Amino acid sequence: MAKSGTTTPRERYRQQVRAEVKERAWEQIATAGASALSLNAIAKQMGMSGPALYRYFASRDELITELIRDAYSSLAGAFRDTAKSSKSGADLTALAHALRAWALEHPQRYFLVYGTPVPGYHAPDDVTALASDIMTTLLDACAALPGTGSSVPPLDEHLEGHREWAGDHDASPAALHRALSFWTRLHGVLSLELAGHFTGMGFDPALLFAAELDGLTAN
Amino acid sequence: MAKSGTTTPRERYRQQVRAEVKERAWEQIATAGASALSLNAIAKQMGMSGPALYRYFASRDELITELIRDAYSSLAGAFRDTAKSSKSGADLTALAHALRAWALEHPQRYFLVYGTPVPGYHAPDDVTALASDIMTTLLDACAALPGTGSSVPPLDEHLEGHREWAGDHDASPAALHRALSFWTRLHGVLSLELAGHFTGMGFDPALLFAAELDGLTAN
DNA sequence: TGTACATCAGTGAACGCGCGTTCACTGATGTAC
DNA sequence: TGTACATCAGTGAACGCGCGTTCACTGATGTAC
Repeated sequence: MAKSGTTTPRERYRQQVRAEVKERAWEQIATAGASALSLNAIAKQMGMSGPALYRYFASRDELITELIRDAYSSLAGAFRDTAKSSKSGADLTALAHALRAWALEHPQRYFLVYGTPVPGYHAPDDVTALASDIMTTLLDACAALPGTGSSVPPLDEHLEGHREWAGDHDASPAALHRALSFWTRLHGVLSLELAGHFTGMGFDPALLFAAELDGLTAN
Repeated sequence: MAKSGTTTPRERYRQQVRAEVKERAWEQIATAGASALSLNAIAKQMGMSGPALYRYFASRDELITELIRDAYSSLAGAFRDTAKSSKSGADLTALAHALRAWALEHPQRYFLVYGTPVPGYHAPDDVTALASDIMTTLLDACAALPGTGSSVPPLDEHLEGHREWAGDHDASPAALHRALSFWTRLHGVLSLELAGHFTGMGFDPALLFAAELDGLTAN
């Protein structure tokens, strides 16, 4: 029996069950929305009794937080991987396509991250850290771009004085600006596309996405 | 006693109660999210018993649909009013500011319209008609803009052949493109802003919004 | 290799809760003559 | 202006439901000697 590393069989089984619970949870979210998520329903679907799941998750809220964490984590991972395998080490186009692929593959995760916020909810620290991770990867790519000294709108001056969010990144105001536009514009297209606001309109959202991306890399 | 027009006092009272129910519903959505909306809770809050509300709404679903209708309707109204009171009869900047003002004033309505979709839900016809209304107003403004013959990316050619969504509007492909960009870019900023993804970043979202708007009207 | 003990997965019963919704009924408001 | 009837708002009891969660317990799996 393969007893890999320090991981005991019991622990492996534990992780396996946790993973299956999460899978079912995503299915349930896809079917009826995140608010319909129910531990009892998941348990029934897995052929076990409701209370059994409390061996694996302390509460419904913990499960949801875990799903949010995974969602952020998978996007951050996809971003980091893309940045690493890019030629110059940072490629806005590659990041954009990674973002779109991720969003289309996991619409529920996308909405858990970027969708309607739940009024009372505050993400734990490690999740906001993942969010910073994503921004950092994006900033790296923007900073590596051929400098555009041309754009000096009010926003750039403002960003010069308000760059807390960039951490210790030495990106130029223009790069900061570009990162924000990348984020908001692509999110604008993706969010409307995934929410179905383009259905019945006849055009191909992929082309709109591409056009927006063009506007970001060309300028 | 003012007995205005054909409206009977009873009918007026009816509409008054319906209005109050909706107000409480919006408050509840603001406090705990749309999924927490409960007829019983609203009734209690209004000092009546649960079943009483069934005199005013056939079901919880009907209430929600009504809220969605109102949300669309208020945005469509704001847009139409703005277009009418604009000098040239169509002013992208004015529309943009109307959109932002509306979104900031009623974040819950914004998210009911543009937020995470509920998997099973399909809006009734009159609601989708309001959505078309909004697009038409936007298209009018874009068509009235000084023509830009310069932009001929793949998207514009594609839009030439896929303009079902424009109805019988005679807007140029460039205008169609501009309308879509207006919609997606501003939505991108607003949605992230309202969802709180900018909090803690230090910069002023209004300036980012303004910068995006600039990019739309200048080009 | 075998026995004694500890750990832990899963069960079934039970709790309290709030929900949406139906129903038969009371009482107030409006309408017709 | 007054009486008889119809309309309709609101109540309280009741139904069934599924939820999250706790608890005492059984039985299987792993560990120590």
